[in-house]
Order: sequence, then C-alpha cells, then structure tokens
Amino acid sequence: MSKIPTEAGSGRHVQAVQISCDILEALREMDGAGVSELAEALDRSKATIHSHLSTLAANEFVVKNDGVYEVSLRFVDIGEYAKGQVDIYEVAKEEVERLAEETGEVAQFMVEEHGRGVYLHKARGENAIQTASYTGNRKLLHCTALGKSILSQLSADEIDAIIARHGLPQRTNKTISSREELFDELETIREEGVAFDDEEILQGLRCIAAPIKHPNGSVCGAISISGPTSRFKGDRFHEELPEIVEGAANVIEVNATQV
Amino acid sequence: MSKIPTEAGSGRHVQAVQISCDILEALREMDGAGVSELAEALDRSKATIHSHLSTLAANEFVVKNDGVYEVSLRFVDIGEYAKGQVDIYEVAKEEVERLAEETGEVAQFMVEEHGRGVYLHKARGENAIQTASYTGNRKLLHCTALGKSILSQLSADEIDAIIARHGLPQRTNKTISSREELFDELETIREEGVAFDDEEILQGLRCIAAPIKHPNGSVCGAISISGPTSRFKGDRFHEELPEIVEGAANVIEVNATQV
DNA sequence: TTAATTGTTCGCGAGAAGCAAACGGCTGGT
DNA sequence: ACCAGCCGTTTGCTTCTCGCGAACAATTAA
Repeated sequence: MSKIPTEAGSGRHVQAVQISCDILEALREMDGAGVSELAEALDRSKATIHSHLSTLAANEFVVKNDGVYEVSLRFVDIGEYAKGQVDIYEVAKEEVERLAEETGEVAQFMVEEHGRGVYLHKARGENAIQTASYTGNRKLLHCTALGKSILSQLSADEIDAIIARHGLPQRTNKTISSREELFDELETIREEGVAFDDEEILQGLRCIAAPIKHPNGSVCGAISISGPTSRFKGDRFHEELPEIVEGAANVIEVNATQV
Repeated sequence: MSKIPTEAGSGRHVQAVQISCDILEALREMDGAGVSELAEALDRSKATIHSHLSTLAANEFVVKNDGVYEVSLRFVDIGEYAKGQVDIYEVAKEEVERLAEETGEVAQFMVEEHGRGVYLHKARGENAIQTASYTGNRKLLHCTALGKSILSQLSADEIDAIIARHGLPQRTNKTISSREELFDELETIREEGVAFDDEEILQGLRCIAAPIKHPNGSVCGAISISGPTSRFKGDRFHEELPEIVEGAANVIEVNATQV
C-alpha cells in the first residue's frame, strides 16, 4: 500500500540494455553525437555503438539528423503520457496556474519518483523571477521546499532509504546535510504544515511549499511558490504566503478526490 | 544537408535492446503491468522480463509502484529536453499561442521525425473545439494539413521513402490514399502556400496549415489552426484564415533566423 | 490451511553481442 | 586533383552474455 522507494537494481542486469541506456544518457549530455564520439566516451567499440544505435533508431528512440544521432521526439510522446498517468496532474496544474496568477510569483508542482523530486508543472506570475527548474527536472528532495514537504510525509524507513541512495549533498552553505538536522526540520514541517527553503539551493531564492496528501494519508506531491528574498520576507513570507500555499494544496486534495 | 528519412534499422540488431523497447511500449500500451503479464504479452520467459525490468528500473526508465511496473517520469525530462533541441520551438510556441488568441480556434505546431508528424505545441482559443491530438502525439503526414504542408516541401524521393515506410492508410472516406492524388495535392499546396484538411482525418473537422521553412529552403515544421466545418467555410476558410496562418508561419521564419 | 498466482533466483547451454579489423565514403588540406 | 585521415558501416570470430526452464519465495485467494 505505501510507496516504498524500491532499492535500485537487485536481480540480474542485462548488459546490452545498460549500454543502450548509457548511449541515451550520453546523447543527451553531449547534445547529440556520432558513432566514434560515443565509442570514445563510453569506452566501447564502434561496432557495438553502431548496432545499438541502429536498434534504438528502429524503435524511434534516437534519430539521425545530418549524420549526428540525437534523442528523438518519441520521448515527448511517452513523457506526456507518463505525466498524464499522475492522477492529480490535471487539477494540480490548474491550481499552479491559479497560484502564480494570485501571487505574481513562480508556482510549481512536484512529485516523488525514485527517491527524487520531479517538477511536473511550472507557472510564472506577473513578477516571477527566472528559476533554473523546468518540467521534468529531477532534483534531490532534501534541498528544496517542495522536496522537504514530500519527505515530511514519509516514514523514517523510507527517508533513510532515500538518504542511503542519494546522500545529502550540499548545494549552498545553508543546505541541510545531516540526518538529524533533516529529521528535525521535517518534524517542524509536519507541525506547521508548510516547508520553507531559505536559500538552501540558491543564493537569494526563497520558497514555500506544502504537501498534497491522498485521502489514505500517503503523499502524492507538493506545490510551491518561489521568489527573491527581497519580496519573500517578514509577514508575507511567514504568514500570508504560507497560508495561500497550504490552501492551494488543500484545493488540489479536495478536487482530486472527485476525479 | 537535406534531411532524408533514414531507412529504419539496417545494420545489426541488438535483440536484448529490442526486448527492452518492446517492454516499454507494452507498459505504455497496458498502462503499467506486472512481470507475468508482460511475459505473456511479449511471449518471453518471466526471468527475461524480470532482468530487463531490473535494468530499466536501475536506469530509472521504469518505476515500480505498488507492485506494477510503469514507464517513469524520466521520459518527461528527456522529452522536454528533446523538445527544446528543436531550434524553432520557442518562437513557434509563442506564435501558436498568439494565433489561437487571434482566431479563437485551436492552433498547433508540428515537426517531422522518422517520416511522421509530431505535434509539439497546441494552444486553444476562446471558441476552440476539442481535438484528439496532444503534445508528443505522432501522426502520419498524409492525412493532416500540417503533415501535407511539410510533405509539400520535401523531394519526391523523400516522399516516396516515407510512403514506402508508412503507407497511406485511410482515415475517413476523404483521406488521400494514392500516390498520384497525394503528389497532385502537394503541387497545389506549393502553389498556394497553404494546405487544407477537409475532414480527411475526422468528420466535421477542417484545418489550415502552412509550412515553416529554413532560410536554406529545407522545411523545419508547420503551423495550423483547426475548427469545425460550421465555422470553417466560405471566405473565412478560403481567404481570411489561410492568410493569417501563412503570416504566422512567416513570423516564425523571421524570428527563428534571429536566434 | 491450502491452493493458486506472482515475483525472484539459479544453473546451463545456445547463440547473441561485443570486438578487431577491414572497407568504403566523405572531407579537408596541400 | 589527389592524397591522407576520419568516420560510419560491415563482417567473422570468439566468448561470455542472456534467455530459458525450473525451482524457490512471497503474496493473495479461497
């Protein structure tokens, strides 16, 4: 019933598939590449890379444009499908739009997968700042308000599994980087119902997030607003905005049950 | 230089990779599945499916939720990246939004890949009807106005390669389904600069599309508006709207060169 | 409790897949 | 124009992978 972050890759491993996965990752990293280039980067023979690329191309996962292989637009198709499979996606999207409009800031929606946070929607209000995150972007959970609000709803075992898998790497000097510190913070979040990010991922950026819960108590995502420290301070930061974000999360919870 | 639709999978084929591709496709088709289910569907042993799923999960291409495997949100990430790699994407997106606003109808943007058309953006105006297409959706080129306007800019060889690969299946009784008919139509499109779809893919649906060309003459996509026959008729259908669509295509061409 | 179904592990043999090397096409340099 | 070098593609060979069957757990149903 509960969503336990599955331990990665027990069972047997198919090497050939691993090579293709590496190729896809490299193609993305390198913004497209040729056979020799990939062979060099992955330390494999040209022949191997070539036959993998052929297979991936036949399945339309890569495409050859002007002699260089690139990841194909088929990922857009499957990605869009995967997004749609998240059952609160539509209502969350609507609420994110509304939240951005209401506050004039950046609003976002995140879900957890593989122990990481995945941004699924972002809307920009009138005064919205530029943020690096984009739809599909995967970030570690401990260093964002969205991530921490999701973590706050998981069991200690689940959290430990995530820490074991990804660690708690430091992003800025304010990033939480010890288990105790994190658990204390999560306790506070549970009490207040809202999570804050005070320049923990980027200097000058503050966020406020609230978890979105299933009727059965499990967490299915989080919603947030982000803005500059210059506008996110005082009562607005500690009272007004948190209330609005919490309200938005609540709206999603209510609307989701009606689907 | 020219973008010749590559003949699918010449070289050698990696069977193991093919199996994983089949699994991904099946998972999407079946909206998630278990090991036994997949083994049944793909006619493979449970052990094989299991080791593939392990590998795919370790690479975060699939995820196990409550005991069923599903395609993961990693596709959203890569898909978003792939979309961004299309160099006219941003300007086309803006223009699609503007076009929808101006006409009140559905506006869309498509590019070609693997001999198919891929919808990359859709915007809905005030009176927009519901259409089945969605971002990432892949459709054959011969049965939409968008697709035909792209085809109209390809060489006969390229078009023949696409026909050989995908055929010209009939969608409605008005769908173009012979090579000659298609080539005649494409000639007309080249003369007029705009393509029409008069219920060729769906009863009651009409579209107008225009190709978007690179300065070097190659086609890099198409833009369209769609609406019901009740509003798409007479002068509006034959004069006003085509002019607007062609103008939009032109705006994209001009803006794209500035990037 | 038993029975049935599903997920997971293991050993083994066939054949798949990765490598090296050679080939052909293209490009750029002189 | 020609050669040199690089890249993509193909082929044969050898090995080790990987797919299968079957046994073993784990989960659910009856």
